Amino acid sequence: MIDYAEIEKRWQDAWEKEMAFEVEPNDKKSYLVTAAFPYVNMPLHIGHLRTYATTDTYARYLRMRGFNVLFPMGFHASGIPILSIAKRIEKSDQELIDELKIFDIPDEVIKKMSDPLFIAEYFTEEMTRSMKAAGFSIDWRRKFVSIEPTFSKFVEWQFSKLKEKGYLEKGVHPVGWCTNDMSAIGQHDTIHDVHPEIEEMTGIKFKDKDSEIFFICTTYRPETIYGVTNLFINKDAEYSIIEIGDEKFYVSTAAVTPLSNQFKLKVLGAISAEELLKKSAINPETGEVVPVLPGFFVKESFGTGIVMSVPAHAPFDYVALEKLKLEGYSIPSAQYKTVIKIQNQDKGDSSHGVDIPALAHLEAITGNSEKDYKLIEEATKKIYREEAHHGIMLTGKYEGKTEPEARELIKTDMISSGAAIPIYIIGNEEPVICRCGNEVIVKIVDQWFINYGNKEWKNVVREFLPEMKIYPHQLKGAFNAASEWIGLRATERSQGLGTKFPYEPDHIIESLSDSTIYPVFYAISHILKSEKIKPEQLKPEFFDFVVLGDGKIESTSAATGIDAATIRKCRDSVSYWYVNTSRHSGPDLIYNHYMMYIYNHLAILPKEMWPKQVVVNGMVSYEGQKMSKSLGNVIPLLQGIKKYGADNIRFVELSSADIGTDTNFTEDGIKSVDAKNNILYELVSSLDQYEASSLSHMDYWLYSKLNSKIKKATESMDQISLREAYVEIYYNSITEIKNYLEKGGKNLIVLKEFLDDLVLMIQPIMPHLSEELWHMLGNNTFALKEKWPEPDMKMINQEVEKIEEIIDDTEDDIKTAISLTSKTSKNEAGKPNCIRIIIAADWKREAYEALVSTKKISDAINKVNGVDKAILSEFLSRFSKKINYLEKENAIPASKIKEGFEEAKEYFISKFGTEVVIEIEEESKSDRAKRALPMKPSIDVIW
RNA sequence: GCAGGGGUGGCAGAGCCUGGCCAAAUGCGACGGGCUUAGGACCCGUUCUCUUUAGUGGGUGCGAGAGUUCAAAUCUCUCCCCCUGCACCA
Repeated sequence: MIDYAEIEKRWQDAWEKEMAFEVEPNDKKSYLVTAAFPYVNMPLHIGHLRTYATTDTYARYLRMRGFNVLFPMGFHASGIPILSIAKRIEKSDQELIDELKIFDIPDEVIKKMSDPLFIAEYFTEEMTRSMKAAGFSIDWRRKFVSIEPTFSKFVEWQFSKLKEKGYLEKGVHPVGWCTNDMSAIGQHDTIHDVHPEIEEMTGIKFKDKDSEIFFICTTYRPETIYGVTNLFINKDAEYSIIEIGDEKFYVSTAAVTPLSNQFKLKVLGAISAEELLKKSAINPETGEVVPVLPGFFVKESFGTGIVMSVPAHAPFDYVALEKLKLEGYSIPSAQYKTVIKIQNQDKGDSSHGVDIPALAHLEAITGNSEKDYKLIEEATKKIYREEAHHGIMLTGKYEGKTEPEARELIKTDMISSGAAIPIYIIGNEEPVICRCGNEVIVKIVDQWFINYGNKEWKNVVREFLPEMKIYPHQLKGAFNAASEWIGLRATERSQGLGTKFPYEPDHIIESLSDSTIYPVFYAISHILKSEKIKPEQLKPEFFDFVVLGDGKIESTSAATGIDAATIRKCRDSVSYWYVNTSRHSGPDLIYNHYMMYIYNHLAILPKEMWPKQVVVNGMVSYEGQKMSKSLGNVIPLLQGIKKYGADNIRFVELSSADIGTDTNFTEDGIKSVDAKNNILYELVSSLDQYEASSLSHMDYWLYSKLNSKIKKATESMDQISLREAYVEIYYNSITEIKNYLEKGGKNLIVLKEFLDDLVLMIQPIMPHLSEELWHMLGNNTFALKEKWPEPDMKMINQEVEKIEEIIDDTEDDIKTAISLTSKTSKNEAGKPNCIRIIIAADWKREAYEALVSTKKISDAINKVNGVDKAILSEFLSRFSKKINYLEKENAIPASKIKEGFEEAKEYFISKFGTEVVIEIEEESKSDRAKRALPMKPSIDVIW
């Protein structure tokens, strides 16, 4: 049994002593490999391992390929979550405390977590320990946390560059808001971590026929304005008259507060629902006068508490009118106005119209029960979907346009003409509650944005994107789509940890915006630390020179008070390291971090520093289930390593799925790797029982396999297809060694070489075991410092591999033959006396090749000399059916094939327990001899 | 809704870009056998279906349907279904 913990400890200590990962510029080519730094609000679990292990494996591989590789790591603490944890700890939030306990965090530590800086520090240390335990080849001297003052200086510089380029803009934006906390609310700030979904609706102004006051109706579907038959209000609600700008509106009293966060408004007075119901209103688009009626479904707190009624296209409106009819109300004469038709694609343009099809079955419904409500909601969804998909406008100025097109056009028209205003609502089904207990509403705030929608900027990105390598390649589409889609991005926040926003001193920089070009900082972070550079010395001139090469070293030194040699060193470090880069993360970062990463690089840095390659790895599930705190299946990384071994976890997570797809972590997977590791371990420790000898067929075969394996694996590693590479390197190798030994292979030289290379090639993924085996094989160097094996193309011998394949196939065939012949009565028991393996005569291969090239039997016959034409024709005619797609085979001489079989003879004898004769067709007396095919010997089982 | 990615054997999951060597890798499961006091682990074999008292053979088959082709899991089109993201959240 392998003692993983012991091996891991020993080699980690050895690497540390050797300072194996602390790298500085030298004359080798550089490679900077970075992974998105983790957010320090929870310990790492085995799911997090995948990204970092992928990065580490790749870094270790590149190192063996001769690059000077830097793999640095930092930690992210900017933003709100840490702050909100601190607040929750202060309030002794039990839910959170239970979560923390999953990770074995002691009570006294939890108590201290009311201090946000303590949280950041604690988890930074915790994660560092975890990563070391996982064996990552990180240069820890460069570690920093995103809230450190020196880093903040870098971020400030980054923002000054964005401002200079004109990419920073001020504007308004709707956010989730708590009127109690007076702050913006995100997912982390709500009870049960609900994300407040902000939806835009259109508030259409219907003027009161008899006054200058407007009814303001909130709707998702402004294009149905042409089908409005009346307005609905809630007859039991209170209404107010408000003033926005110089216009006055009726809205429900419940809507006043939410609206006041979106508009500057004044409350002028109250008005009863009763009073409103006496009124009628003017449709701003058609000029029609419509009545105001009570709608049973109208919620006073939703939107403005007033809706427009479009019974032909809205089931709720339809049912409400039917209800009123029953209750004796006088309802509009034109009860249904169809304004959208469904275009049925299958049947061409047979406009079977919309005689309210989805409404028909709602006839009998009153809307009084829960069940009715559900039914109507269903119908609403159905109609929305149908019409959005196939709807064509029947009327209005956008007649003939599709419904979604018309919706946008009408909305824009009405808003620009002043007939409507955008109104935002929280779109969640259930109210979203802030942790303070208040309901979250929408507020429109004035703030700074980074405008990723800037046309020139986008063009540069669009042009550059094809040059950047993206792994896996399936994500190219997503990257393109994301880069087109990203637009205005809010870039300051009123609370949280991080760098102060330079142009709004009370605010901080939004937490993803501070982490875009930060990998540059790794090049200098350790120098700033060792030279004890103070934050205030890091003036813009410093970064201008060090990062961009702008300015002069003397003036930079004068401006900052940093000595010229240090500045020089920083500059050299940046220009050395920031050329070949590979950036790694999970798929969740494509639409945010990766976009900001790319855009900011292109905006600020010179072209040679632009991203070269990004690698996105899939997620990890546990025993087929999503890992989550609620399922209780989150395994903290440190616990996992202790239990399963770092190498095993690394191997299972990286090799059981392709890079881009999710991987399933299972204990079975661990067990199986452990078993195979033990096989390797035992083989290596018992190598002294073998000795050197001259090369046999199996030796050539194993050499051939080894070298084609190296070639294939190298190609896969270059494409970051870790799974493909390690199936080849690891699983296939073990099978091959078994096969080799079984078939009589026993050559020490060959085995040793095979194992040496195998052990080196598993170094990137299972570094500890690799070092251990490497030493057991008698080597005194570090495996991680060795060269990745190079394939010796001369040793790749397709003939030898083909012969081995023939031998394998023949073994199967013999089995079948024995089982079939043993059914004969006279052979009921026992084993056959003898098995003859008869290899096809050379002329057959010749004839076959001729047929493959001529594709015509008669031509092939003429091409072959010295064989009776009748026999040739009989032989070749069996291929006539497939003549057009015969595969070319290697024309291996019968004598060569025979040699291979001769060597495997012992194996066959032991397998079948009988005499085995190997012969070539011509020399065989068996009447089955003529059945031999070029790549398929004939078999004669003699009983 | 919009955008991106998918649908493969009992399950998981390769293959698809670059059509034929694909009844389709690999792992798990199941079944039979070995080892063992027994279990686990491990080893060997079988695992769509039909045929064959001698193998290298046939059928069906990769979400559904249609097409291109001598040939389609792989290319094209249509449809159905699933997953992910849609922003102030790291």
